[in-house]
Amino acid sequence: MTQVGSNASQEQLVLFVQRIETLTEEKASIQDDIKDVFAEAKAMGYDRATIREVIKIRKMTPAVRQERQELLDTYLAAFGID
Amino acid sequence: MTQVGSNASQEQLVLFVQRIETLTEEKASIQDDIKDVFAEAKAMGYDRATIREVIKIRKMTPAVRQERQELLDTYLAAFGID
Amino acid sequence: MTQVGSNASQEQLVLFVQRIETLTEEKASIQDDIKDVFAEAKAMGYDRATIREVIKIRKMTPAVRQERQELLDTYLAAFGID
Amino acid sequence: MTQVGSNASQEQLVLFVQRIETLTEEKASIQDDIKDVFAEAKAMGYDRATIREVIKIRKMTPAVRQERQELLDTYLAAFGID
DNA sequence: CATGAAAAAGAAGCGC
DNA sequence: GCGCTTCTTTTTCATG
Repeated sequence: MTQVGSNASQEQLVLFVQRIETLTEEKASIQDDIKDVFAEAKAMGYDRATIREVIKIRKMTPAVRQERQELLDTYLAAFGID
Repeated sequence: MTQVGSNASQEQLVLFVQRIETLTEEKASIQDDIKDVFAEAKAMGYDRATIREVIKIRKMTPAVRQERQELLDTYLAAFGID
Repeated sequence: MTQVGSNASQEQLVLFVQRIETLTEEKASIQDDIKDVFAEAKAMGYDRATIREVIKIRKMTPAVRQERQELLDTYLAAFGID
Repeated sequence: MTQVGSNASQEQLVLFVQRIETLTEEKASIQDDIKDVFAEAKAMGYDRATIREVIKIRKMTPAVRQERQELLDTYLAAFGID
C-alpha cells in the first residue's frame, strides 16, 4: 500500500483546515456587519475615513497621543508647517 | 453656546463608532483564534503556507481549479518550465 | 506537432514577463536605498515613524490638510477628545 | 529665543526627508511602468494573475519548487483532491 | 528569534 | 462592464 501520511495524520490535518475555514467564515460575516454599519453611517452623512481615524485615536492612550503629536510638531517645524 | 454638530447628531456618531469598535473587537478575537489554530497545526508539524494554499484550492470549484492550472502550464511552457 | 500557443505568442509573453521582472528589480533596488536613508536618519537620532508621518503630511495640500483636520476635530468633539 | 532643534539639526532632517521623497517618487514611477506593462499584456490577451504566478515560480529554484508542490499534493490527498 | 508594526501585493467593491 | 479606488491579506522589516 502506498501511504501518503498516516490516516491519523490525515484526519488531523482535515480537522485543522475545517476549523480554520469555519472561523474564517465567521470572521467574514462580522466584516460584512462592519461594512453595513459604515454604509449606514455614510447614508447619515458621516465620512468613512474620518470615522476610521477617530477609532484609531480612541485606541491610543492620551499620553501616547500627545507625545506623538509633540514630536511630529517638532519635525514639522523644520519644514515651516504649522 | 458654540455648537459643533447637534447633540442628536453627536450621539448618532458615537453609536456608529461604538458599534464598529465592538464588531472590530469580535473580528480581532476570531482572528486570534485562527492564529491559534495555525500555531497548533504548526506545532504538529504542519506547514502554514501550504495549509493556506489548501484552503484557497478548496474554495475553488474543480472546473475552475483545472482551468487555472492549464493556463498556468501553458504560460510556463513558454519558459521551458515543466 | 502539438502546439501550446504559437511561437510568436510565446515570445511575446516571455518579453512581458522579463520587462516586469526587470522593473521589479529596479524597484527593489530603490526600496533598498530608501531603507538606507532611514537607517542613516535613525543613526542621527531621528524617529522613523515620525519621518513617515511628516512625508505623508507633506503630500497633502495645506487646504486639504486643514479640511481633514477640522472634520476630525468635529468628530472627536463628540467623544470629548481635545 | 525659543529653539526647537538647532538649525543644523533641522537642515539635516529636511535633507533626509527630501532624499526619501525623491526615492519614493522614483519608486512610484517604476511601479506605474509595471502597471503599464501589465495593461499591455492584458490588451494582448494575457491573464494578469497567471503572469504574476509565473513570475513567482521563476523566482524559486527548481528544487524548492518541486518540494513545495510535493508537500501541497500530500496535503491535498488528505482531502481526496487530485 | 519572535513579536509587532509597516509596506506591497492581491482581492473586492464602487462608480462611471 | 471596466477601470479605479479601497480594503484585506501577505510579506517584509524593525525592535525587544
